[in-house]
Amino acid sequence: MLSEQELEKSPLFHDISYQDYREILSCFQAVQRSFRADELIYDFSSDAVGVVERGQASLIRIDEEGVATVLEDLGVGGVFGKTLAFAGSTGDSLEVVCRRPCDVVFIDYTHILSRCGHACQRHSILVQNMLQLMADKAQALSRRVDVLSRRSIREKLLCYFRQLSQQSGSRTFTLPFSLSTLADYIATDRSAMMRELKRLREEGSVRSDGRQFTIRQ
Amino acid sequence: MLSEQELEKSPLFHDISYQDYREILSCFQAVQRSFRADELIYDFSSDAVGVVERGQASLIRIDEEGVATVLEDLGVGGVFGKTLAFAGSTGDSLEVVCRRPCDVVFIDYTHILSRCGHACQRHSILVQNMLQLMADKAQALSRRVDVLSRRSIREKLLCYFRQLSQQSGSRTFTLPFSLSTLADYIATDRSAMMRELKRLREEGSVRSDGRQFTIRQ
DNA sequence: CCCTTTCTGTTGCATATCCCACACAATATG
DNA sequence: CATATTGTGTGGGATATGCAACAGAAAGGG
Repeated sequence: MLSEQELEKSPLFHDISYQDYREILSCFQAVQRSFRADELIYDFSSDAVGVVERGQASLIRIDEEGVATVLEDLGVGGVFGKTLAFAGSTGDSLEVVCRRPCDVVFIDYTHILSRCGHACQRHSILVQNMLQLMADKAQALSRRVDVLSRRSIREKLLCYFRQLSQQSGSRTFTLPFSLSTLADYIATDRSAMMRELKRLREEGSVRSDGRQFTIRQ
Repeated sequence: MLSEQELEKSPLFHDISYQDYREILSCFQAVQRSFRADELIYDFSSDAVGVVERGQASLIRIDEEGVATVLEDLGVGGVFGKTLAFAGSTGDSLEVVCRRPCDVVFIDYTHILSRCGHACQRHSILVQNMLQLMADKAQALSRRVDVLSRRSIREKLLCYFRQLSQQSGSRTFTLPFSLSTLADYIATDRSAMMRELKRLREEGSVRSDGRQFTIRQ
């Protein structure tokens, strides 16, 4: 259960009064839980939809050989769930894992999509907030596809850097994760990526200091 | 403007009466248009959101060198728009192009997200439908990321085939596009993909006749 | 504080992938 | 019907990428 101060920062319950928030939790059988780092948050076995209210989590895929790949980075407002994305068509398993201490709300998706008789005003705002979160999610996934659809490591890096630059509104920006994770994010070998990064630095296309990067133009 | 029969098949106006549908069009300043094959539907210059009501379209990216890549396949219920996905951070341009004759509804996104005083009942259902469409879109994008994040052509192909198999509910399925486009879809060289496909056939992992494929297991 | 773990940076080598080029089939177009 | 366009299938050669391995830096944990 959130405090009144925390509620104001909540992406899912944005513009909903504390009174309504409490009623929604019970009416929708919503559950709120906190997680510590590295804890398993969700294993795609239930139909529930989860929303990250605080902290940071990752959606990872583990294939038959045990190789893990980060599919999504879930910050505040991040949404996940079997019915929303990554149905997990293949034999490999999916998990949402806590990175930094998290608060997560779980709601049954059918509750959101079914038109209920009572509580309709609250319901409608909740759906609207949910729509906003899904739009953000689609944005994030699109950016990922944009990067991954490039045909070389070099193009992938430049595309991703341009995205970060655009988001920060500056030619200089900070990577949201380590270089090792970056290699994973753009789905390539780490050493090959380092080699390409070196080339970009030598050419002067990119300057970097730790996780801080600056691109030319 | 849709006929009453067509309205029933509409994903965006699902469960909305013909009377309400007409009022929504005027109240939201929604515009409906038809397109012929190869016509340009949207160029990401306006803030409008488009929904494919009938037909088929593609969202393509054209980079500085003029190379086109299909980023999304938009069937009935497909949603696109600057604010929803593919903001187009980089220097290359984005377009939605008609594949098969299309009907498309355009609505200003701010109209959907702003809580209006009047027409609230209609509005609420429309938002709910929109949420469903966005969830479907996120699903599709996730599947794409799942494929693209594989590290070899072989794994990409198998992952995609398993998805199609799952969707069709059978080990046999039909590709939704040509092999050339498939190479584009999984972001690899066509000849390299053909070579890998040959290997898969020789091993017996895959059987194919034209665009019809069958996978083992 | 030491010790463990993760991250960074680099290299040699094998090969998967790309690029170019060609021939033929299938399909559209007038 | 002739002709253009697109799709399929294949190959040789160049190279970008992956793999394995190592060493030092940085960060975390008791």
